[in-house]
Amino acid sequence: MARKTKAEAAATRDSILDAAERLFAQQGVSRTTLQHIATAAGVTRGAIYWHFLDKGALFNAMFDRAKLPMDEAMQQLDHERDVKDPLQCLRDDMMTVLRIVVEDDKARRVFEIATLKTEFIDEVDSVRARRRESIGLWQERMEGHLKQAQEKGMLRPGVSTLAAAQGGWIMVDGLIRNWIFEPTMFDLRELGGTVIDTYLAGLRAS
Amino acid sequence: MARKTKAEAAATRDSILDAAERLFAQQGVSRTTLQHIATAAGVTRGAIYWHFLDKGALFNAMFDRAKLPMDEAMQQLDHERDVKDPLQCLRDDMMTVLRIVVEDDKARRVFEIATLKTEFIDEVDSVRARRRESIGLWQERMEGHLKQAQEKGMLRPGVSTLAAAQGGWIMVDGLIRNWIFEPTMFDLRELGGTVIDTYLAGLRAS
DNA sequence: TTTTATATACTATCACGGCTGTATGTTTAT
DNA sequence: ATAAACATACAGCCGTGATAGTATATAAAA
Repeated sequence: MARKTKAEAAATRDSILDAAERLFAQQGVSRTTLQHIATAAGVTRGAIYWHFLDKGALFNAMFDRAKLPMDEAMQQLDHERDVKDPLQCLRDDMMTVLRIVVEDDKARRVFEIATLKTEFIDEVDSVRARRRESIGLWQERMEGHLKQAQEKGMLRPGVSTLAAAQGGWIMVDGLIRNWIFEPTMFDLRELGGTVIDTYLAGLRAS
Repeated sequence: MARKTKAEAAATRDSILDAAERLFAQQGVSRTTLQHIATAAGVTRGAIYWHFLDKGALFNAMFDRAKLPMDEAMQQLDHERDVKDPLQCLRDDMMTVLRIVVEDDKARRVFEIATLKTEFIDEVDSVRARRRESIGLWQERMEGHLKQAQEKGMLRPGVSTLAAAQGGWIMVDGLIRNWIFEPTMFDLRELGGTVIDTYLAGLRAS
């Protein structure tokens, strides 16, 4: 096994990421060693060190790879958005995330790793920064919809769009995290739908 | 340094737990070694092995010690509960948790360790079991209030008390977790109050 | 009450495996 | 021929657990 074609090399790189994804989800990030990953991927540690600087770089590459489907789904939503009902847009956004987590195995596993199998420590700021950024984008998105709703007088008077957006994010985050922690506890899309609806009902002008 | 009085021994045990708590919160559970804890506590690893079977036992002991204030606050609430307004009871319960997390440093730090600095892996089932149990108790509590409210016709028709209780837990959990992740992002009690209120408003009969 | 014995509360030391990083070898696409 | 894409081999440290050693609080015996 020596030099391979570029496509083959990319394939081993992907298989390394796949193995890491599975093992991280199974036994946590800190307890999975590069040796485990290499064995599971059918290569040696040398291959990993060739493709990635170290374990941290591998970890980040895994997230980069998983970011795409979520971004695509969001762009998709932006195109077909309904100008009539911003609150419906908000609901669609939130439900889309839940749907992706349920349907896309890869996305779910990476989300699981990020929320349950990783220790958020100060020095490894990459995960925190990534999460911070993602939260910020989400809240801006949601607040945009809420502001439109407010302009149309759809919200109860006195509602802060910022607080409402933060609350919305907190619900989505809590839903996903609790469902991933114990998937048998409830159906994510079903409970998510009702919870989100009652929250929106509380925001709506009567 | 040899045999000490019982009080002194208990003091060193506590100092070990204190050091572990700080270090776990700072650098995560898996990255803090028993040597770190021992040094921070001013003892040797032998002392730790004397008081605890291993790192896992130390970890669990830390949670046992932190469980008390939360339990006490809940019993306190049970005594002074208002039979008039079950939804107000529900709100009080939720806000009490938020208050404790904000005010009690120890409780917050342990919560932080449990949500951000620990890898939930299958083999170490103690954390998962603990969390499962706590969630179950909380949801029963909340559903009890909701059922009372439903009997009094305070809820919108068609509301499932189970789903509403699960949603309530998800909000509290999401609030705490997101605030601990970034305490400067929002004021926990303030945002928590408004978010909980809008959720309850969505539940209430109009 | 004093002495003795023993369990307690540790410290000090050692052996061991596992993981990381690096350096070097090897094969083959281009 | 050269460099890509790995495999193999090596050095070194770090963390764990186990053992042995040590001093003293405490209880029992005198």
